[in-house]
Amino acid sequence: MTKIDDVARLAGVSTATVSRALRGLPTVSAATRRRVLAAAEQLEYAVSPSASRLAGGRTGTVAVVVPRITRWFFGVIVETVEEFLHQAGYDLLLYNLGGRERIRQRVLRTANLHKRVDGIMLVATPLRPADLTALGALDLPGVIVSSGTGVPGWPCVRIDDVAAARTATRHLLDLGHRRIAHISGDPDDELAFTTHLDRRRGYRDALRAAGLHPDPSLDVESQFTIDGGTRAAEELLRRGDPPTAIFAACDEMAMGAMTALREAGLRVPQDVSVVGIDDHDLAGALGLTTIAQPAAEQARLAARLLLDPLGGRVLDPLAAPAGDGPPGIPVILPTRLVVRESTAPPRAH
Amino acid sequence: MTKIDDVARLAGVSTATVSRALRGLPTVSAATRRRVLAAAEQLEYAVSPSASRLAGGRTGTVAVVVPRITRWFFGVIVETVEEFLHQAGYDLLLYNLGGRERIRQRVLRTANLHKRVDGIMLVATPLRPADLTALGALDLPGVIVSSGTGVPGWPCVRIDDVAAARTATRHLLDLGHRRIAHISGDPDDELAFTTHLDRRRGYRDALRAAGLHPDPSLDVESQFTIDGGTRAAEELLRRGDPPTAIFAACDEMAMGAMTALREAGLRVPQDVSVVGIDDHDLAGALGLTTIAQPAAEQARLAARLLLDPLGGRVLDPLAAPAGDGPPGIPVILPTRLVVRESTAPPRAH
DNA sequence: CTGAAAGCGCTTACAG
DNA sequence: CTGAAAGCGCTTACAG
Repeated sequence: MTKIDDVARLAGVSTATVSRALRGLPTVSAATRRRVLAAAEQLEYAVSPSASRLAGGRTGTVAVVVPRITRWFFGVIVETVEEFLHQAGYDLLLYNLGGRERIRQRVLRTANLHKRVDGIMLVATPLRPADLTALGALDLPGVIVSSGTGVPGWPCVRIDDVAAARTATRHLLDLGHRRIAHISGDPDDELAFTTHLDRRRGYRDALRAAGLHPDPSLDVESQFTIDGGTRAAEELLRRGDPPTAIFAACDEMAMGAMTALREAGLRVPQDVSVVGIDDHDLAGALGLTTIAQPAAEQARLAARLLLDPLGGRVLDPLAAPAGDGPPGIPVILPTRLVVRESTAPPRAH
Repeated sequence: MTKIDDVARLAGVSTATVSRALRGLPTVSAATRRRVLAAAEQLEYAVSPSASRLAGGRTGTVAVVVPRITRWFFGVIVETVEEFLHQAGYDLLLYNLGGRERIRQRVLRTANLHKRVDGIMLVATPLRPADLTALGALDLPGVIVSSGTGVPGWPCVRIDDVAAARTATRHLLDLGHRRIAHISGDPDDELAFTTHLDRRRGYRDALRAAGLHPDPSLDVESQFTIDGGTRAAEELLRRGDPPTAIFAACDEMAMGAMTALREAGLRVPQDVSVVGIDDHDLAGALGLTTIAQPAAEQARLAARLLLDPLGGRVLDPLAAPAGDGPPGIPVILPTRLVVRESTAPPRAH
């Protein structure tokens, strides 16, 4: 493999000049740069990342940490960030936590990310005090997407989960529902994150604002998955006196709940209305009413907030968004209610 | 940050010994190893990846290339491979092609992967002759998942796409269908891969075996997405005299087709039966009959085939599968028909 | 604008 | 089993 010395020799300059020319530093004459570029091309020279990192201290790599890439929201985030990062010349190191607590520790504790990346994107990642200490010790720039815990000095991009849940619940209230169940995340989950707490709060807020008392027997905790939604809905039905409507904390849970309802012989929305949050790819196919959240926009904005301080050569920078506050103050992106066929007024008794 | 010299000093040995002890090389006495490990722990030492790579020539990183991580199959592959790689001590560099032809070139051509990874996993990636040349020049071990083009010397893990399609089609034939449509991939797609060609072949084989002539007007090309399925089904309906059954080349297309059928006022399966391939997460929720393929197993096996030659310290090696042939001969994993509610006999006329 | 030289932090023969 | 020394292939002050 050709190395920088070969290029230097062919171009008739020093390796320092080759290095400068190839990286586009301004302190190189146009003629020299041309010669260097030609030589590099002719030799098909590619810089050695390890050597460049060791000497220069930059890794050109960003770590992206998600709970489960197979969930719709996280898939969209990673896909969008990947494009953005590669356009900006960065590599993407993927960490899929997948509920494996030990791996999560390994990722977040100093050792693994140490000197491995220039920046970190944490998506819906729950942080304990020890994690925060470890991240602080890393002394790297980072960005938070979608709630989870905040890190001092890191910007955060998210939606207003409380408001989204409130809107979903109010939609059901407006249709005339009074027995509205809620399916949400399991606080005992090792990877519990704050999202489900906020969404439960919005649900309760909306009920109270309508003069209703949240009924604990209508509030079921489960996993943020299709299966979790199915099991939660089964549990609800087992309790007897089923609700006339269900607000699930995410679309995947809502879809799982729809399956359970159908298996139980209940029709959606005639017998039970269902609403979720996300606007999942398949929400349309299933006719699911939901609160749409802008996943790709959150990803793009977060990537930009991360790369800007890194001096990333972003090819297609976004216009500065209105809500683009200083680091630490979360940037809140808007959500919107999308009414489909899974919600309707309750049947008259 | 502490470096190897600090550890060497504290342990009272040379840096060479620290390096050996930390990597578990056998040529270190037990007592020395203990002292080194204690010193490293006390100083919270973490090896610098760049320095280690430059000196050692190994990157401890694997590139995983997928067409679109948001598609069910690719999401499962990445999630499974990620766990396997991290357990084995490797980092995962993610490349999501996303239909961006230029990026694909950048990834596959020598420069980018050069000295950046120890191995490559190509998932359903179409390769041109120039790509094959570039991969050959990289001189790295690799593995292919799910068809696409083969690379000389690289093992390949996949299902038998022809057989899977034949089974799906025969299921419809067995139910009594004769007007069976097929929705498949777009050969003009920049990222066209071979999967859809094999699946079409299986479809036609099954029809011919039943004494039927494949009808071009029942064969629609589209994208391997939900949307693609919807558009293809709309096109089918537009042609008049609709089929009594549709075999879609993947579950996402099948789901999209179901949406289009519903919107057109047709019931599944009473008016039109639908079958896909995959056994997508939501196939159950939608009652979709499909040919299940073992995504996670393909991923695990491929990861193992890639890591073994790399000497990866795999913590939980799989038992050697029966079909584990020598590199170059594809390992074919079994599929199975899962009958749900989306298929039924055609209505009597 | 350019070059000589030091240095980034490891690993690897080589010698003992 | 262990160490001294060279070397991996770049980048970065520093000097000119």
